[in-house]
Amino acid sequence: MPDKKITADCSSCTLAKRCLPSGIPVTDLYRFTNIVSTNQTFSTGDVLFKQGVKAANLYVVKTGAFKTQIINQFGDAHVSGFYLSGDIIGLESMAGGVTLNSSIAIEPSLACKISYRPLALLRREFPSLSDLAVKIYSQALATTQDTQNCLSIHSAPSRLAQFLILFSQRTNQLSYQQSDLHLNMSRQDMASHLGIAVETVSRSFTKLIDSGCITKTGRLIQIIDRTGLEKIAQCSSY
Amino acid sequence: MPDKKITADCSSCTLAKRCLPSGIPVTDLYRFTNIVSTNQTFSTGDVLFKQGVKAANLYVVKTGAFKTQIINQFGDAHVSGFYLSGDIIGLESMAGGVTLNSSIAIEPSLACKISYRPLALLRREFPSLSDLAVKIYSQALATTQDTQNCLSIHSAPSRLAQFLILFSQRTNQLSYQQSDLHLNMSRQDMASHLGIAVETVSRSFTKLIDSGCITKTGRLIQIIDRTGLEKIAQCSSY
DNA sequence: CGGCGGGTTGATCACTGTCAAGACCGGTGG
DNA sequence: CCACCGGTCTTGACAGTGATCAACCCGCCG
Repeated sequence: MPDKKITADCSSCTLAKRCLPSGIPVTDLYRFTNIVSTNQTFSTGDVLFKQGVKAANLYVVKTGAFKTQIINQFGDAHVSGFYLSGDIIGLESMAGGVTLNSSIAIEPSLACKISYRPLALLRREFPSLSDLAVKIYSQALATTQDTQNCLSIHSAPSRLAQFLILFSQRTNQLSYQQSDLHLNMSRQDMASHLGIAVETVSRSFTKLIDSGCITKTGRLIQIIDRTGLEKIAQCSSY
Repeated sequence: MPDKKITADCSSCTLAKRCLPSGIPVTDLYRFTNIVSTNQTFSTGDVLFKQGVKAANLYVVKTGAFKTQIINQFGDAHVSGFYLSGDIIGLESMAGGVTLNSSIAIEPSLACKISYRPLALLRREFPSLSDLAVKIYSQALATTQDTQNCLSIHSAPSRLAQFLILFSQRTNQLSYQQSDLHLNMSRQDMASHLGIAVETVSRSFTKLIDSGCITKTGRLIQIIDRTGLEKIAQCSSY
C-alpha cells in the first residue's frame, strides 16, 4: 500500500457503531483505519466491481445506494439486491474467490473499501470482530431469505407491496414507523429485481394507490396504511 | 450437560472433512466432539425446530433431507430451502436469537446438533474455525442468491429447469457430471419453494421430458441433455 | 426545437392458477 | 389374494393475470 490517501478515519464516522469497527476495541481502532479506503466516491452507473473477476474487497455503503446484478450467458441481467447506507457488499463472493455478481451505484454515493485479507487477519486477532462477522452474515442471510419470500409471492401487486414493506423496514431501522420512502432505483431495476415487467410495476403501483395504502410522487412513496399494505402483501389473490 | 449419549464422535464421521470439525486441529477434535449431539434420528415430518422460538442450535444434515418453511400471519406456508447431506441448518437465525423459520425432515434422516454458545467459544479460540465459519456463511449466501435468481425466472418450465440444475449441482458436488437425481421432496414442497402451483410443476415436468432434456420415473430424474436444460432455464419465453 | 430515457396507460394474447376428474401407488383389512 | 382407501401425482377445461407491443407523456439535454 504505497501512498493510500485516508480522507477520514473510522473513529469519526457516523456509521461506526453499526459498521465493522464496532467489532474492535476503541483503543485498537487505528488498526482498522489502516486497512480501509474510506469515502470513495461513485456517480450513478459507476461500477464497484464486475462479475467474474477476482474477489478481493468488501464495500460498506456510507451514503447513496448500490445494486448488485447477475448476468447470465445470454446477456439477461437480473438485479439481485439493493444496498443502502450501512449495508455491506461483497459478502457472498468471499468463499469462492470470484465475484458472483456486479455492483453498480444507482445514486451518487460514498463507499468504504476493505480488503478481505487484512480483515481476516484482524478477525483472527480480535474475537469480538469474529462474533460481529457471524452476526453480519447471519443478518445478510435473513435479508436474502426475506427477498426470497417476496419473490415467491404470486400476484404482482402483492409482491410490490411486500417489497415496499421490506424496503421501508431497512431504510427506517432506526425510526421504524417513518412512512416516507425514497425508492432510489429505476422502475427497470425494480422490475428486474421482482421478476416482473416494468409495465406491471407501474400498474401495481396504481393498484396500491387506488386501494388507499400509499401515495406516490415520482420515486417518493408515502405509506398511508401500513397494515393494509401488509394485508395486500399476503392476500394470495389481489 | 448431565448424561449426554454420544453415539459416534466426529473423528470417525465421513462428513468430517466438509463439516465444522475441519476448522479445528485434529489434536483438538475432542473439544468439538464434546459440544455435538451426533446422529439424532428423524422420521419424515419430524420437526427440527419451530418458527419463532428461541434459536439455540445449528444442525448438520448427515443423511436424509430437510426443508425449512416460513408461515406468515395468514397461515400460508412457503418452503424456503432444502438441506441435504453436509448442509447446515439454522445459520440465518443466529443473529436475531429467534428462529425465522421451521425445519422439517422430508425423509428419514440423521442430523447432528451443535449449540451456538459453546461453538462461539470454540470459534473465539481457534482462528481456523472462524475462517471456516466465514467460508460457510459466504457459501450459504451464494446458495440463497442462486435460489433468488431461480425465483426471478418468469416461465414455469424455465424455473423448474433452473431448480433441477442447481439441485443437481448440490447433490453431485463431488462427482459433478453425474446425471441421476433423486428429488427428495414432494411436488407440493417443490411448488411452494418455486412459487408455482402443483399442477404447473407437473406440466412443466412433461414439457421438459417432451423437449428431450430429462427422463423421469416418480421422484427419480435423469438429466439427458444438460446444456439443453440450461438453455431452457435461460430462455425467457419457453 | 428534436431526440432520448424513464415512466405510464391501453389492447391483445399466452401462460398459469384454479377447479375437477382421473391415474397411480402403498397400506390396511377382509 | 383382492377390494378398499388415502395420499400423491397427472391431465383436462376454463378464467384471470401479466408479458408483450404500441402509443403517449414528461423532464432533460444537446
